Amino acid sequence: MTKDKMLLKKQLEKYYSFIFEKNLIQEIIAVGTSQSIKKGELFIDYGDELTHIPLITSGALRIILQDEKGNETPMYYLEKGETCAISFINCINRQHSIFKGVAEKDTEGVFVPVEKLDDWLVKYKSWRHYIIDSYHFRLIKLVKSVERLTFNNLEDRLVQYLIDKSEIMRSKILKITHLEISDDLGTARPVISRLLKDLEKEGKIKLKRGVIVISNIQILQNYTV
Amino acid sequence: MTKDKMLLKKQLEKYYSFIFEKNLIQEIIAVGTSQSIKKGELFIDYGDELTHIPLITSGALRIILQDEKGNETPMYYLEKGETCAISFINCINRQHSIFKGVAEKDTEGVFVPVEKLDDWLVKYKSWRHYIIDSYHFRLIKLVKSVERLTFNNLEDRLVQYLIDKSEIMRSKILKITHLEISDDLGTARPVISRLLKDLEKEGKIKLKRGVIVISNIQILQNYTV
DNA sequence: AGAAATCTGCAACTTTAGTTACACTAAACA
DNA sequence: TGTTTAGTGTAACTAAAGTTGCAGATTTCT
Repeated sequence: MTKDKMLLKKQLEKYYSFIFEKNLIQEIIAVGTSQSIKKGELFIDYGDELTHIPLITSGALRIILQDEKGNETPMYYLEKGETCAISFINCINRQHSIFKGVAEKDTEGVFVPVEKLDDWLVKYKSWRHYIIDSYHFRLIKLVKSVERLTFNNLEDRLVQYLIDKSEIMRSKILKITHLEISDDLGTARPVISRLLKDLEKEGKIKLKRGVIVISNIQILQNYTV
Repeated sequence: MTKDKMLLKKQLEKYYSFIFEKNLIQEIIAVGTSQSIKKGELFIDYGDELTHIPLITSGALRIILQDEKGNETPMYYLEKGETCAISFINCINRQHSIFKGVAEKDTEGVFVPVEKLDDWLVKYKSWRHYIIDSYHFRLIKLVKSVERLTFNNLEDRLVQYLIDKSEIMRSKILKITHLEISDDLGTARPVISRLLKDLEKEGKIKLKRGVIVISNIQILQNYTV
């Protein structure tokens, strides 16, 4: 076994040995390639051809969508053990990417070529369930987003944004500017500055230039959809 | 073949013969049951046990979600040829329903018991792709919803709501009250009345008591996600 | 160090949406 | 046929969010 494949094996075994059957792991090692993406790097862009699907083994990818006006909407993060459900069908149908993926931290993944995806659905129960679970999980995430957007005001969404970010980064100290936040939430910078200031006055966060420290935010109600 | 099964066969062949293999149709006829729901009737409620998944053959179901505060969010419609993706996993895992389904019109469907769902994934390529496509389709629909909620103002959302309703009902004459609309869009009645009045002044709709006639609404840009 | 770029704070304002209250009218019904 | 009930119109107000413009601070770059 080459050094490359050894690495692959190690990566996979950490998070996917609970998910996939042994034989499937073997197959993935045989055809997969390992790839690592530095923080901030573009992992996939709108219109790119999809020839592989990623199985994330460490780090986090943020998946972003763009509408025809050029507005970008961050949809969700992908973390270890996860894959991009939407890319699955697009990959099989040889379609181009409808989203953009950016590494939120240094990220590693195993890439599986499209040719195998369909075969494995028949061959491996674990693969079948993994793919369907992925879709299911994303569907539920999006349902929650829709609920939040419908019923929560901007302050609540901002708080939720900070919580999500904090969880993904595994840190209460977020290196982020007001402008980045306003872009992500689809609003204007002074609006975010104002709301952040309010949160600071309430003692929930502390603001420094380019940094937000989360000190005392209560988690919003868990949406147990 | 009993009269019941003959009906089932007829129903299925109309919309599913293009989707499913012949053998699968046979199996569905063998284990499925036909059911019809009158307009306005509750098809499934929050917390109901899921033992079957529906394959809609005519009419339309509206799928609604409720958060812990009791707010209801309409998510999407199901029409002929479609199934409820979310219910698939919930059904397999013997979980309870997280949504409510109400017949928007008189609706008919074929119900398939949970036991077969998993087997068929292995056995029938068409079933496999149907289930994954269903998830995919819903995912895309929800992504669009998130985009609209993030970037569109209430008037645009209202217009989109009327268009969607009109398409589902296959009619430009909508029997609906301002209150129903405001509930669906998560806002207050006078707000909707105001916006509808504006649309009427612009000549896009006509208002009568309990009725909205769509006369001249331009379809919003197609979100080609 | 000095200049340029980036980030933040904030005031003043407009627009959009939500709230409250009440009058009026068509439909249901007893 | 009168009396509810449900649906609509609308005014007047409040609240939330978006816009514009600019000052000042911090960082980065040369």
